[in-house]
Amino acid sequence: MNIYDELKWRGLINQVSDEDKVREYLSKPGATMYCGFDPTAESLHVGNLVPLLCLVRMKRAGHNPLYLMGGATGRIGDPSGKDKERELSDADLLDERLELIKRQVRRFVERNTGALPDIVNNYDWTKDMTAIELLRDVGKHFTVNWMLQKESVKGRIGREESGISYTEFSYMILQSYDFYHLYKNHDCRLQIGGGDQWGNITAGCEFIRRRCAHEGEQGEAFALTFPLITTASGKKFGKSEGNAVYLNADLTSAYAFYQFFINTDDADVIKFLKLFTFLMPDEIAELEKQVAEAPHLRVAQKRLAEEVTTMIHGKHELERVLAATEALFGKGDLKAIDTANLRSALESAPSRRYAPGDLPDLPQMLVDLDMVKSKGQARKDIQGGGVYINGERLEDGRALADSDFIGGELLVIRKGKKNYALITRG
RNA sequence: GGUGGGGUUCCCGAGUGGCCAAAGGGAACAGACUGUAAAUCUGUCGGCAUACGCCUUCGGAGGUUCAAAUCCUCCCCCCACCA
Repeated sequence: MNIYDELKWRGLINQVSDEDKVREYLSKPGATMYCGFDPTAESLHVGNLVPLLCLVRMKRAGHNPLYLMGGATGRIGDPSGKDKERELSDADLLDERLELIKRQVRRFVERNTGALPDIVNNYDWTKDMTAIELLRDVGKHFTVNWMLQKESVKGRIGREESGISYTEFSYMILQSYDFYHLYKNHDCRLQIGGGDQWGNITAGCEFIRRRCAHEGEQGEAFALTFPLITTASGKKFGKSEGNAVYLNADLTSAYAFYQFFINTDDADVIKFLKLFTFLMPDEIAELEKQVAEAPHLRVAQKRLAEEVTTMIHGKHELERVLAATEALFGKGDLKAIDTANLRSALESAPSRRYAPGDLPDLPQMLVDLDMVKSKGQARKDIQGGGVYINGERLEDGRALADSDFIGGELLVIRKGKKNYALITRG
């Protein structure tokens, strides 16, 4: 199957500038394409998985994907998909984030393709450009009238109380220049990105065409965007309890990461398998059948969680996560598990150690563990029967006793159905 | 620079002197039901306190008043139109 058609089957294609030409471009190995990642946080999150994975899929199909780090564009702020002007982050912070993301991309790509990624940074070719050069050589090819037609700009112009700064307005010009640069230097003819990037990407295609014409050649480049991933209930994909799910294990533990995927709604799981795994049609069809026939076994959710966790954290981590999951959600009695196992099972859950004489009351523990935002809320949750100790619901008003500590040292706290934490005494 | 409209609790959005920790909705969290699903129903939803209650909040700083998110002064920020 042509990689283009595979992407289409996976539901990864939202818009394409020219379907036939892109399919043609991707039909022989060795094509070059890129996708940009701006360092807006210190880690990529599951939402970035779609473009990242797409580049990996390209590599696996024999192409040459380029991973563009937005060292320059990250300094500007992309108006796409935002309804407010962004705060500018300071340069050191951006550089730091960029390094972290670079490392992350390198590890991810190496794990899933066996080869190191080609990473480029747009700061390298923009930092020495003068304002005059930018205005003469790039800006001249854009009419403001045309730029104003872009969704990302229109959305902000129409906003009553936010507007758009000249800086963010210029974002698409920088991004267009990137595309042109890669076109010239890497023979890169395709840019991919999220659905909100359509305007920016096509601006790049336009720019390449015009600039090349200006230089007396004929230039052509293509755009391809992914759909915005939403859940069946219409929410944006990628948040778990209000927090973004990051690919960095320090920010989102492997355990939490796995849990995020295993909790996928039945209505979404097949779609997600297509989007986030390398599984092929026949295998997915089989899983689809199992969801229909025995939804309670949640085979598809398990497979999804396993595949994606392995992809990001590796096989070894997955084993540990599975062990933890079995200990917490399996049938066994928590108290029967030995403390060493319990400890490793909960390794990635929030935890806290207190000196024996220094044990606070339970509401305070919940606050310390970040499970609730205030002691008042903690008390309400306890009153409402939402807190469990070692798997048993805590009666309101009951204080902790020595016998609650497994092996004299461990206390497993659960809030709600599935939020675990570990207290160690000693 | 001018004119007009704005800045309210996580978000949207009411509130124009006391009855306001502030309507309503959304999000979120918890409970029941389940399959670590969805839908539904219930409760909570500024902080502290078992509780009486205390404290902090309505862009910022002052002021009027027994009493201010609401009135006055100055300042900051945003938007629209005009220049």
